[in-house]
Amino acid sequence: METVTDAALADTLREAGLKVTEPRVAVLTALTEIPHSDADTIFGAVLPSLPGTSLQAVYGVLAALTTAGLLRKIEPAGSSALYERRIGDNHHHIVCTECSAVRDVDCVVGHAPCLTPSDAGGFTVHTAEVNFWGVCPDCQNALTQKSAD
Amino acid sequence: METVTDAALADTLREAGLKVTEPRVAVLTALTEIPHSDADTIFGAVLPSLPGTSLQAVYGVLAALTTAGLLRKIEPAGSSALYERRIGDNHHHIVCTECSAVRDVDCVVGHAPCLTPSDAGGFTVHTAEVNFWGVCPDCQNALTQKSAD
DNA sequence: AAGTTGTCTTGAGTTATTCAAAACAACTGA
DNA sequence: TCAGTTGTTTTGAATAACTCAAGACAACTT
Repeated sequence: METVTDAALADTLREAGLKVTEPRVAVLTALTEIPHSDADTIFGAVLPSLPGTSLQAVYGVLAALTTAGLLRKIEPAGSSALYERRIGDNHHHIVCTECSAVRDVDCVVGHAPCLTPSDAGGFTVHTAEVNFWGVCPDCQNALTQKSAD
Repeated sequence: METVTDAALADTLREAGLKVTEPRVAVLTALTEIPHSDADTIFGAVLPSLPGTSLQAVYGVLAALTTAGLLRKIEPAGSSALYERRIGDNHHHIVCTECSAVRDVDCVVGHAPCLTPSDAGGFTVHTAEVNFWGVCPDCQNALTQKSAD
């Protein structure tokens, strides 16, 4: 079934007008399995199947796929750039302040007005980005444990 | 009047439980004049009055003041960290995608619900951060000019 | 099957930021 | 007012994430 997936990914690449190469398919596969990964993590995930690859190649692939609109790049404060395949639905993210884990948060519909600034100071607004910061379940447990000592 | 301001800043530092030093006053002064500045810009602004200072000192001061709650650190995607003195009012920012200029945007009141994620996936949410991306008036003019050629 | 175009590999370089140790200065109490 | 203590700054070096450039190579076109 890996072949099936690969073929689907190849189509995705072709549809975007990109050449289908092993590194690109491998990066897409890795990001399907582990979303919100940074370049180094993806490199690690890709290395076993592509022994000759380099971190720079991963950076290049990520840049190409992001430009083509196949990936979304997110850059939470304090983290390196993360990438995800989920695109086109303008969802948001919540980041754990303890362990930097990232989780998708569906866009709250019906509240679009709040994402229009009251006074944009003459700026033409293109996009609104919302990031939530909090503590993930695992870290909540860990913290509770610690305070119980 | 510089003295008056310096005295006020000194009080601000003391109230926060920090020692009053020239670098700290100078950094606060610089950030009063040029908000949304990065460490290097602040270093440049501070250097004339503090010839012996270093960029690392500025980093140290910024970290201390941020920890003490006297500064807010913002890290827009693609920029280095910026600092501002306006704190405690949870306002947002709009960043120009052309020139990276940053402008304050007052928090849109009366729409708090939209900043509560629909499903936080078990996360405890502390803060919601909103960033707007757009084109500043200057760059709008520049772009219009260019397209008119 | 060959050519062209775009991609990957290899290697080096840049920028923002952090770390560590010693020199130094600000507040405390005498 | 002065010495002591504690915290800050200076100096120097190191790190991490990312970018740039040139040649080797592979994917799609005809």
